[in-house]
Amino acid sequence: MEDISHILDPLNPAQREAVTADTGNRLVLAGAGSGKTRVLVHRIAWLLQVQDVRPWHVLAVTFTNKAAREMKGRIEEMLDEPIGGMWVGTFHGLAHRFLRAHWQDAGLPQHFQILDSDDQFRLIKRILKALELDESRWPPRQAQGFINSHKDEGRRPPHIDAAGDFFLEQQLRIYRAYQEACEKAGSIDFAELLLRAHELLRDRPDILHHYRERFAHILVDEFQDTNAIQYAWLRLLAGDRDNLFLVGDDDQSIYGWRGARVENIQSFQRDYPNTQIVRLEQNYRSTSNILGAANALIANNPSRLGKNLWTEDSAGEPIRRYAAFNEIDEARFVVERIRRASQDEGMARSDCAILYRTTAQSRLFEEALIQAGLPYRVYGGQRFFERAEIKDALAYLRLVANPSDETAFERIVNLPPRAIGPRTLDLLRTQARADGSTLWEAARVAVSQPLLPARATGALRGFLELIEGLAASAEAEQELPDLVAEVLEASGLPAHFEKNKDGRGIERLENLEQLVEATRRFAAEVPNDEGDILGSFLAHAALEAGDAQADGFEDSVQLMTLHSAKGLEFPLVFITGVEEGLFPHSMSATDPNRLEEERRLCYVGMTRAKRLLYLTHAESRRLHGREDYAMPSRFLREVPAELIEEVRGGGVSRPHGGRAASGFGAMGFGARRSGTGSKAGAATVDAGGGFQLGQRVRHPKFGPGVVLNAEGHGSGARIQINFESAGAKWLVLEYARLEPADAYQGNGE
DNA sequence: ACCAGGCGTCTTTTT
DNA sequence: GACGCCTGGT
Repeated sequence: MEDISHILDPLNPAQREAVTADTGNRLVLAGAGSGKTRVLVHRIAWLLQVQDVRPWHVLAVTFTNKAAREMKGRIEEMLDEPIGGMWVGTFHGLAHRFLRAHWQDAGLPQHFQILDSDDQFRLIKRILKALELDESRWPPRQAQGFINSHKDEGRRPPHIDAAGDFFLEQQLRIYRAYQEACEKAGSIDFAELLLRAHELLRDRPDILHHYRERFAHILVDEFQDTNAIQYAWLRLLAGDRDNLFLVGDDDQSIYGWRGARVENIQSFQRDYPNTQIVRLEQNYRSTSNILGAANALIANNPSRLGKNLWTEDSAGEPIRRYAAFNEIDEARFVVERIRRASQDEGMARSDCAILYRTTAQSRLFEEALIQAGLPYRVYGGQRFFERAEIKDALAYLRLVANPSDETAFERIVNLPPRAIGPRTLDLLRTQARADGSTLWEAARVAVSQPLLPARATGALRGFLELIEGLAASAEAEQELPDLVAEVLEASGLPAHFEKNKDGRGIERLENLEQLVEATRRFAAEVPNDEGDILGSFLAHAALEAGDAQADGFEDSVQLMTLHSAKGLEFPLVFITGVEEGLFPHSMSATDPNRLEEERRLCYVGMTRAKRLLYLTHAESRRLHGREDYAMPSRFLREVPAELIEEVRGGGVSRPHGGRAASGFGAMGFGARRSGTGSKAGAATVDAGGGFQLGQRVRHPKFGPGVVLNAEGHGSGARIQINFESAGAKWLVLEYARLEPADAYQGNGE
């Protein structure tokens, strides 16, 4: 045995226990900042270097490609050698690999394509049209959600019992038609990757046996984010080998809305009673004030496994709270604090993070940062392979690779416009449906018969020949970047974008050039083993949508949603828009489970902070074009008052009047601010009719509530009340028999 | 093919 | 308020 001090020395006792555990299932409950990734990386190093496990016997599953890359990098760094043969990747990536290897056994065409969410959405829209369902009654989003959530739970149409329910019957009909269309086109959506791979393993003992032998050690990161089918997969793959090493934190489960099941943690303990649990509760990231605040907040969630994070760190600074006048004031305040930290206190700009609940909030911060001359980087947003022009170009490549790809066909058959209009397409679709053939085949038939006007026939023939010519080029074994350049040029897309005059033309051309660049990088990195490099590249584009924005050289302030902040840490963190309706978001406020998830999201946000945490909220905010008065979030109340210090202006001159005061003037809705002092949040603004915004009232039918908003005047005056039982309602002031209830108590501090 | 204007929507995001 | 999408007109 070689020297193992580099594996064990950096670990605390709990971490060491997890890393050196012998065989048997392990569940590592790893609190925020407790060294979760370190444990995984060191565990793998332990297996390889101490237990003499061969790399190809290890399977490490992560939530994102980025996490996989980082983990791989850290393992290699630690071992000081490449980890050939080890699988480190996502569930989807692994499923994809299974299906490529066993396409025949899985009943797939060899060159099946992956549909991303956007492709899927478009396909569903076409299905709805074909089924003659009205989109306003049957929203494609809803159908997409229906299909995906059932697939995530492992359910195919026969497993779903509509039981005479008209709505379910229709959704099921859409699901079936969609599935049929996918089969015909040889397309697979993300959920289908997992489902197919699961069925393959389930139904083919020989294949399952092979992978069980191969993956003698299975490690899973972010286990709380796995969905039902992924968990089923793990059980199948592990069998009774007791070789699962799962790491997760129920308090950081924030993806329930897309099928993740925190309950998998409990299920795991039930399904594998011999599981040993290791808790990592020492936090190495935050001050004890920050940690205490986060602990107190999350303690409000009734359904949690329970865990108490602690730190040896000092109390540190109190948590700062700022009640902004409005969203503009909030942005100005945050940016001013960052300016001070970076310019006066020598902090790196990249040490400062602005977090928000919704992407729409980023704009004001960006404007304020530009004004202050501070460079910044926004995470998230549209990603490279999701851009429309990139997807257009990829559609050409997809059609070249597989002419049955209906999604690709529909997308580009008339892009750039080549006189193949809706009439022609309708005919092709009808024809294809009647013959059970693909659009491509229908088009071939159509050009050989006098079905269409000569003009349309000619245009269609031109398109078919274009794609066939390119397919021939693709066959002729040329370098991928050259092929892509050729396809692009022949497609006419660059010329089409160039003459587009909405100012985005140049940007699109640049993106197309970057696509060629991306294929060059891809070709250089991927050894052209299988030969089908085009297919590999297309799969890569679908599975890994790429970064939205390249890492700049410049030291910049970090802007992102709370969701994308998971896994990161910053010395200085601002959580903004901490208001009822925004955070927790109004769409999650009614369902207790979703509310708990919002709280976990807040917990995730707070635990990102190492030294200093600001919580800001605005007393008035412009949202969806309306000016709304917002109450401070309940989350603020859930943080012990003694850990919070109220901040005022902070050198920022406060606006006078401002927009909040306007608009209501005619009704006497002038804003009389109470200041940000002791009663922050109790915006005492006359809402007319003798009621004030934020005031508690009682309605004979709806019971108690709080005045949220008011508008209009005279007999048209309406008032919005957030009722405890009935939720937010607009009432006509004249008829609403409202009476004042006990006075609003601010936020309880 | 292209444009104007109406309409509905507006949480989070990876794969 | 902004954006995308659809529709109906030219």
